[in-house]
Amino acid sequence: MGTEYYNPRTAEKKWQSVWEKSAVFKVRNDDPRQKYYVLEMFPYPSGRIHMGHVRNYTMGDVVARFKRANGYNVLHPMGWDAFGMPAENAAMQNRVHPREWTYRNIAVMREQLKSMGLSLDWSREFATCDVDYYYHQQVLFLDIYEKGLVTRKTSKVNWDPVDHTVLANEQVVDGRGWRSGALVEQQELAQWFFRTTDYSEELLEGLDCLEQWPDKVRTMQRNWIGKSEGLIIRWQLAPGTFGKSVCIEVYTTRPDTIFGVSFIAIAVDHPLARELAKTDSDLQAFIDECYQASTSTAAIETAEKKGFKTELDVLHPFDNEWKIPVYVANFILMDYGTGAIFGCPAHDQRDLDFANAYDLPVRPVVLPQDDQDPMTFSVTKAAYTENGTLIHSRFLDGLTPQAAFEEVATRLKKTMLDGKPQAEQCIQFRLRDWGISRQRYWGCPIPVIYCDDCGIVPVPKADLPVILPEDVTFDQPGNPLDRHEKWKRVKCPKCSRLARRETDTMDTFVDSSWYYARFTAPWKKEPTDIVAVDHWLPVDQYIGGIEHAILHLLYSRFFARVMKKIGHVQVEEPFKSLFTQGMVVHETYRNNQGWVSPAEIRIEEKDGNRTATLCSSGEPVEIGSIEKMSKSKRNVVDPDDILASYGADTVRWFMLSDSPPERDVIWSEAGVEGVHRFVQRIWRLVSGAAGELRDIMPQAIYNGAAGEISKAAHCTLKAVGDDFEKLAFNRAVARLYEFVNIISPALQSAGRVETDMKAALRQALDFLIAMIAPMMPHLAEECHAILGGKNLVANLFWPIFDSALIIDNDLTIPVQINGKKRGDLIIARDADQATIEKAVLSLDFVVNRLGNKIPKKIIIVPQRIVNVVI
RNA sequence: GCGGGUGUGGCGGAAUUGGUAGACGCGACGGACUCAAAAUCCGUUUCUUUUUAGAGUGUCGGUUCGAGUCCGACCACCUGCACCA
Repeated sequence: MGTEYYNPRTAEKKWQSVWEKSAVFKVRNDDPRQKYYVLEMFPYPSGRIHMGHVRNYTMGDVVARFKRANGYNVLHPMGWDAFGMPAENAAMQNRVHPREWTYRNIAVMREQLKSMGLSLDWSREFATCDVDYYYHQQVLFLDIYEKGLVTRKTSKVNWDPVDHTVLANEQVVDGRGWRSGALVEQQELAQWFFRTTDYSEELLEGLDCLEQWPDKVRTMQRNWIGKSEGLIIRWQLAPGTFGKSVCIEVYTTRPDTIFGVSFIAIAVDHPLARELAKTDSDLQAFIDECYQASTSTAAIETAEKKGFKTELDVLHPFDNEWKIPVYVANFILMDYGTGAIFGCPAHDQRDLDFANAYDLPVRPVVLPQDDQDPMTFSVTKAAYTENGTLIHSRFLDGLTPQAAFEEVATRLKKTMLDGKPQAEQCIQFRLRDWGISRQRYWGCPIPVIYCDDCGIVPVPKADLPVILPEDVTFDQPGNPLDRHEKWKRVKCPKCSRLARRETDTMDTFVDSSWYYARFTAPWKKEPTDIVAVDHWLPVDQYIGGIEHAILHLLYSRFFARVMKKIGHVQVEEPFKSLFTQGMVVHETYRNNQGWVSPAEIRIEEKDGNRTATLCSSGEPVEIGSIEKMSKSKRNVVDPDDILASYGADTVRWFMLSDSPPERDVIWSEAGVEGVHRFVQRIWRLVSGAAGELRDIMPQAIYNGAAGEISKAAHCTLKAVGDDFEKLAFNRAVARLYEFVNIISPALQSAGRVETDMKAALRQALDFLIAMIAPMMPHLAEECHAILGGKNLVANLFWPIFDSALIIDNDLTIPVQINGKKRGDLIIARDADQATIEKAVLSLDFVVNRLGNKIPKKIIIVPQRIVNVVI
């Protein structure tokens, strides 16, 4: 008999060091085998790995090991997304340098990942805060700058006046800075931008080719890019109302509703509004008020539509007698379209709200298709935005909105205003240029110098890298680089006079926009090795959380295109296949003192009622809802604890079983124990039979009881392989449970069975080991070894499936009567329709049901099903 | 408000894509082993009815010999965007 208890602690350590010593997972770029690149989104080194990492990296590892077993040369690297705010926050709170904090976290997390037994090529590891990595990023920046795809412009930002920094929208809570609690101000600030908008159309069209991306992600990106087609219409100012401007340009997607217009509204930061405010203090006061209110998202959601009526009127493009008032309004965005709209309240909800607030006319011009009377149709509270027929619109009457759109466009393109056509066709995008300037220390310095005489001067490549200074302090708010006078002071590369460095660093999304390319040749003295990058990209399988559906994935797609343009990569789409995995969630517990950690409680179950009590005092604890693991709810389970008590294979198997990978998985103590029992069960079965099967030649048997074992082995092998291809890990797991249930009785009596059965069992075990290996690699090695297997499972090929085994001469097919299953029919596989019909009609249960009636119809789907209709 | 998705036993979920609904796991219950417990092994476990049988995949309707799967309307929950003209 074999060893009773499998000890993952010793076995896993052992195999991890064997793999490392024999360098099985090291990849060569010049390996002749077909390439396969598996990548999981690299982690931020926050301190310790969490269950989300465990799930993500387990899935990627299954794919990597499975592809490797199928003969691919697999690139499966790991690195660290290591720049960012938390390091600086730690520096402020704990007086530790961000660099030290970050590298210490990396060291801890690297060991944690290693204890999971991941098949990674650690020789390619890097962190984005390594000088070597951000040096190459600065090179890329300069190349992109040279191509004119980086610009400097002013934009409105959320400014925290206490911390002296720009805040991202997510960092503004109820109009206040999330750290300082200070009221956030809107400020105009000069910032660096990547010109993502140059690629709006390409980024949109590229989505159509990404067939192996989830539709959800593609839709989200499509909406984010937000293409719309419309018309820019120029409205002439009524004569004498204002000196300088002649007209107001308005962007609209509904020019068909032009006769429903009742006002023009312009943004508070529209040039015309500013001009007017110079001589109108009431307007200036209104603008100031809007500026203060418009920061927080909560405020925007509930904000009333407010407007300020100016002295101006415009003339209707089709009627010189028709004057329309101009408002400055708080809901108009300056950076979309032209920063001005014409309001048609009857057919736009937002315009209707505004019109109702300021008593403006509501004139319906599109009649719903069901035959309403044009004279009685009116709009009061709900704008009508559907299709219909035009009314009250002079020459447009009777047209569809689409035809009216064309008619208005054609006419206005011909009339001229101030030397230009009065309208032009226009395509708008929601996508904005990507602002990358951050007033932070812990990021990649932007390699630019400001000279009073020469202006903006990029740092010459020979002077790169611009290295972050070490001697910085975090005892005051703001950017330490900005007050580091020695580092800031620099000679102008052009005129050698005293100049100053850019003190902003790049958004950390830049770091993660090209790391996948760097992994293909991290040793290279240039950002990429064009041969290596062309060989490996695109990433064949990218795996990560849905939270990156827009920003990271869009920036990476943009960056690939830009890098292609500057000659660093050859692909436009970096990720061929994308998989977004679900979260790890856990029950929550609380008592009158607040949230309680799962480690502090005991759960009992009786007659379907689960109750929780505190371990320490026995006091009852309320069982709450299932939530994403978070520190605040105290429902976090530390992977370290689980790895220590159950081992990596148990955790990995748990992560893959039950829940489909794209959905959330519920972590439960009972579930882990169940998985661990299965690990032990496999070990008991294999080690128990090992003595009998060690010297047996594995072989498929085609008949008898041993034939059943062989059949199950080959069917399972095929199914599990197909499941892995589709990343349907939960199904693979279920099939393996089933398979083990089938072979376990024979295995338990392996000492007493015939030679044929032994040969079949031995092959079944070899298959089992191959199939569990991607998911539970340590257990697989241990089982392989005890069976006397040579080599490492990590180096073995996926077994070959024999289709001859699965074809039976006799089939069992279900027989339905009126669509409800009533029994089975066993019949030859190749039986023809007439034979089947005859056999069915002589079945007892069919005869009984029929009585003396004659069936109306008999549906026979060969090898599938029979349905007798009475 | 707009977009996307999901809905199947006590629970997580299967279902060859229109063909045996509930695989597999968790939990529960029963039995064997044990002085006993744990572990292990063997059963039972959608609901109603004692059985026969019937009902059943969020609700209502439709197509079909046959619907969890397709079509229409609705309900609930999750999620993304949100004054985008």
